[in-house]
Amino acid sequence: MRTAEATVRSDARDLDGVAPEWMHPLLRRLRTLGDIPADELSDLVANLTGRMRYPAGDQPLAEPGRERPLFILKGWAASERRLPDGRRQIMRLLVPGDLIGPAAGVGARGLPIVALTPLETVSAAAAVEMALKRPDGGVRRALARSAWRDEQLILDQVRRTGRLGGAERLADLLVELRDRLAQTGLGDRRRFPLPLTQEVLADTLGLSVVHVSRLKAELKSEGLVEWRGGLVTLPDPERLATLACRTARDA
Amino acid sequence: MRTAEATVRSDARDLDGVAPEWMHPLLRRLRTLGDIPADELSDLVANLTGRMRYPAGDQPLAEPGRERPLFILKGWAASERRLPDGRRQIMRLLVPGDLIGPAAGVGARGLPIVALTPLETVSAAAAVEMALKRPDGGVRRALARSAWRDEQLILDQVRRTGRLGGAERLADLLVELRDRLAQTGLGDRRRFPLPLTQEVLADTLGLSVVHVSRLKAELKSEGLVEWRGGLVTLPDPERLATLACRTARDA
DNA sequence: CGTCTTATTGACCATCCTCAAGCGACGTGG
DNA sequence: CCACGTCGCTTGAGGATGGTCAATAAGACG
Repeated sequence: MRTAEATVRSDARDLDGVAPEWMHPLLRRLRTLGDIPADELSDLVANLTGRMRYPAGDQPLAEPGRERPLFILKGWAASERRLPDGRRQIMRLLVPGDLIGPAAGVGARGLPIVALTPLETVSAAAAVEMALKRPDGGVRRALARSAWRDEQLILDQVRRTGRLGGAERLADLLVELRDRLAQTGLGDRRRFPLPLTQEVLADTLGLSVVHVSRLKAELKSEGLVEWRGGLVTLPDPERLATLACRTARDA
Repeated sequence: MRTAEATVRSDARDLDGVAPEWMHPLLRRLRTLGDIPADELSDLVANLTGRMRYPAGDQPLAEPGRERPLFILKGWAASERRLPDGRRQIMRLLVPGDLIGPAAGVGARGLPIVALTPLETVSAAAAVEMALKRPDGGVRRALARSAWRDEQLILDQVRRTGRLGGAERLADLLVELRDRLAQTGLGDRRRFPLPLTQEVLADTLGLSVVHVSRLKAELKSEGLVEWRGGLVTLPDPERLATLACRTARDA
């Protein structure tokens, strides 16, 4: 036990030192998902190519090269669907480390993807290839778990919009985002960045912008969140998770 | 062209005569999805075994043999999720021809499945095996398309609960169910069976029972649906599809 | 320092929920 | 056969939640 743990931690340190900094959130996320052995991981690091940048508002997957899967390195995106009258429903928010495109899970393929902030991506082709070549490898495991998690996220979204009230919805989304960002090292149990406008939050939660503003004020006044300048703090994760109708262990 | 069409139709007639009646909805659905060649189809017919019955309220996939995928032959089911306080959100309604269990799409695996009416199922193991053995066969194609459709259905569910109002939600669900049932031959463009209580509809749409009752009355009074004894008629599919914020071709 | 976007606030209205009562179909037991 | 539940559906009344509109404030950015 002690040796295994020590090995993993040393791998982690090594790679964080060796891999360029722009890979860190992605690598951290993949390791969290798949327990990828060191040789596979360095293989992946060597083959991560095809970096791209998109300005906010762009649609990375509406391009000619649409068929190729991408990892998000930096920035936020969303997969959305529009009604004829202009209303928008965001199916899923996409954060660094998330996979979008053909190989991805529900809600991140087959729908328009839009960059919510300036976005940096890298081709996921290398990872998909590795998964095919080694059906029992760590990368394969990571991608499979990623797809599984994507499904859960969509089901969570149905739960939110279908059966939760406004404050519950917002609380639930905050808890979800905290968890997802913590997996990439971009946040921890109590703090994370949230560079989204309230219009985006509203279209995710199925509420109006005005109401989201009021709900935010409500949560703040109850001491459940602090919200200064794109950075969210959760002073009492347990209480927030309870409000979101989650089980205690989601805190 | 003419020969191909004639061949398909003759296959269909043959199998409807040869296959036992309980297979018809399932076979019709699989053929709709995958254009399965005659030899593959008769192969499948010969290997469809493991029929089971469940009373309404039972949880077919909460059993010890939980891992095995099933086709629904007859009756309706739902995959649901419950909140700590007892509220229920139905993620997806399951109709004859649908696949549930490990090989199935989003919303029909990893969640409790409950029989909404008396349910008849058959093991889907034979079909899954055939899909593995013939990666370019019709059964494989049918299962892949089925999984794709399942994803779309969950995304539709997010759209419904997130961005549609009450009447729109109900109209949208009716149009969806009509389409799905038409694929099994259990209904056509204007009529289909709907053996669900309004509580089930409410938990699917994210509304209260009382409100569903009122919405139903509203649609009836506008001449958009008739609703007698578990049988729904849509006198004006186009207008209903428009109300549901769907494109014209969904009518 | 203007201009544009985003966030907040108030007032009013629509939607939807809850509670409660009543009704009808159906099944069960006397 | 009828009395009596139970279950599902409907209806009314009143209240909570959330939406719309409009005005204002607060940032962001050139």
